[in-house]
Amino acid sequence: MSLGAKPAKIEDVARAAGVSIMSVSRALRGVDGVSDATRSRIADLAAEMGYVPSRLAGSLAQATTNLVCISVPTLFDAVFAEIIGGMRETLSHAGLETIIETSDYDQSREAAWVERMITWSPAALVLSDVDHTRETRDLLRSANIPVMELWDVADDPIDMSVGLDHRAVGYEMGAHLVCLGYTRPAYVGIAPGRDRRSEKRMSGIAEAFASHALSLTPIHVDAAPSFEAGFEGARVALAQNPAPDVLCFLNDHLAFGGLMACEAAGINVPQDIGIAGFNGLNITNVLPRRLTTSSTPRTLMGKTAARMLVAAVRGVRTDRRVVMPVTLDPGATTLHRPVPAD
Amino acid sequence: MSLGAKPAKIEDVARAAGVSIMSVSRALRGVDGVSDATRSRIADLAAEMGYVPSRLAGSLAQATTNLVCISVPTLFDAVFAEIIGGMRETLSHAGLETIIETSDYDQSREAAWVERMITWSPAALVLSDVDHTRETRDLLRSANIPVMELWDVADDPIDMSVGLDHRAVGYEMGAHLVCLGYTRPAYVGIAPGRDRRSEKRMSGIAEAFASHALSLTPIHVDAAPSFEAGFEGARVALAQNPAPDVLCFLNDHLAFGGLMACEAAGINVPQDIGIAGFNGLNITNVLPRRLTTSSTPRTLMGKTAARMLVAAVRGVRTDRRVVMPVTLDPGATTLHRPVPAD
DNA sequence: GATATTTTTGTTATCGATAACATGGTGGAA
DNA sequence: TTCCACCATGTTATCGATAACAAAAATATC
Repeated sequence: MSLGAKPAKIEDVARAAGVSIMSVSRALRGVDGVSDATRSRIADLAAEMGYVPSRLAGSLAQATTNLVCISVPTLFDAVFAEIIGGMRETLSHAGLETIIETSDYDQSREAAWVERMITWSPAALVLSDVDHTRETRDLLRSANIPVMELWDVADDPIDMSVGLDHRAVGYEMGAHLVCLGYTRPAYVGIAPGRDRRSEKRMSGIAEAFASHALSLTPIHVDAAPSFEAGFEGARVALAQNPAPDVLCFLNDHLAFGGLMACEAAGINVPQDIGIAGFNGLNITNVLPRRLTTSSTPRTLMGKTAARMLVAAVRGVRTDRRVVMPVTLDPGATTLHRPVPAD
Repeated sequence: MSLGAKPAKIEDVARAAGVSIMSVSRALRGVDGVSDATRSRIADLAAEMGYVPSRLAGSLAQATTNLVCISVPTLFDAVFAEIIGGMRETLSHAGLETIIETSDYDQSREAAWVERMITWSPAALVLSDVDHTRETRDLLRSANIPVMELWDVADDPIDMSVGLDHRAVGYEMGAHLVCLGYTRPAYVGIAPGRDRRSEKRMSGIAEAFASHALSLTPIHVDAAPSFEAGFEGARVALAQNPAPDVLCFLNDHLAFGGLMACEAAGINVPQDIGIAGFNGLNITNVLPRRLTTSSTPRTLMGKTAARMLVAAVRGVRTDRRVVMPVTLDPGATTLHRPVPAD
């Protein structure tokens, strides 16, 4: 196509090739019913003319698109980037295109986005977490397209759900810490209401300690989840009286910030205080001592979800709920406490 | 809309309201030419019927979409997540939807993606970096839609370009290190060919040292840019003979890995060796000593690019090339060397 | 060589909206 | 009252493709 010329439409190609537009449509889509000779002639001509088919028109006629719309809370958290990475590969192999949105943990923003996306007749929709407005749930249920809820597993999924049992993960870590002999745990997270999954894990940890009549001190930093938030939260925690003997963090990033805060305060980890994170992010691989954390299978989760979606798009229904396994990594930022002297 | 019922079309709403479909179209789009009474009656009815307009049809009729397609090398690098974050806000205010792709630093993958995206008649396209295949450039030039090249500034942009002068940034850092008295610099990056921007910065650093007859040792780790790559690269660097007196890293993540490697090896930073990064990522805020680095304005870059795009979409042309400022942060992982004894 | 069958190609209706133009009603100026 | 302007609404053509059906050409069968 020469500069400034109007883009070629299917009709132009048809005329140039001396065939009907249906033949062009069939030839270029690889659909049966065109002789090899005509097909290659049309293909050459189309390439030469710089013909670009309009998906708008095509999708309208076919009443479907190959769009998969994905909403995640944030891209700043490597976790969601990894989940998306895992999904994308599988989806693109299946010829599906991805549209990504960040909701910033805001339900109403997510709801507005879902309404907009529905207007594109997407092949499927992916939401993170399982808390959605009533309207969103109703809209999606009636839209009759595959919907995947990720990261947490819904008790009653809109459609399908792949994720972790955050409460159980928290409980497992809590039980581990109890077992090590910690008695004054604190949890460092961000302002409540934003990250519900963090709260679930916290309640799991609290429950484990509670069953030994020990209570968990919650500490909320009013900031986005970040290294700094962990640093700040740890400082607050260390200033408490009595001081905690173990700090559980919302995730490894905060835990790293916490480690730095301890170092800055001259407090030795794990001798003086224990530190536990969540996720098993790659930063932990370069630390002088391995972080005590729960490793989550982000990429696998993405792949699993994508496979289920592809199947669903093709009309094959698989499981509705999949709970992914999490591995507790004992690490070296916690240790077996001597029997308390009190 | 009740479950299982066919989704309502504009025609159904029109019939229900006893008006023509044009009135419905006008009413719901907020276009002039409908009385307030009819408009609100139609709006209520549409909401009640769960009517969702088809953008496919709408965009086809209008011959444009509100889609902005963005390609970045990776989402694992916080830098691109921040640039996207900066763009997204401005774009969504302007009513533009974003489609994100990760090219994994692969030109041919980017090229294939551009071809696919063009078929959606997007409002604008955003590419990262400035190296594209000849076909991509031609296709985009002739497609006649706003195109933004980000992160690096192109000498001859396809259309518009906002980014850094990576070579100059490298030179500035190199000159700074020369000035501090370092004489045996090494650069730790990843396998060549993947991240061209890193290579530009390296050549800038090399140039600064070369003008004092000093040469830069390149060290390439065959891995994705990550904490581990920096750790590994630093280990390789430390094993060299003679050992470097300053390590420049591809970015702050690698630099952090390098810091950890030095700590693990019992090498004191900055007494025994200097460390310099790039970007000014937030991890540096929690380190015991500030990292010597060049701070880049990622969010601002995204915002700037988005503003230019929005203007272009509306037919207003602004600058073609914008070079964003970078601040050298001297930090505390490098120091003024005593005059060398040799 | 004539008919049955398959393959290739073309025609018409449709997807769900919007643009451009046409029409009918309302109110104010002359 | 009469005409004009303006606002609200409707009609027709169009956007660029695909589905479903119809016809023509090529091949197979007896």
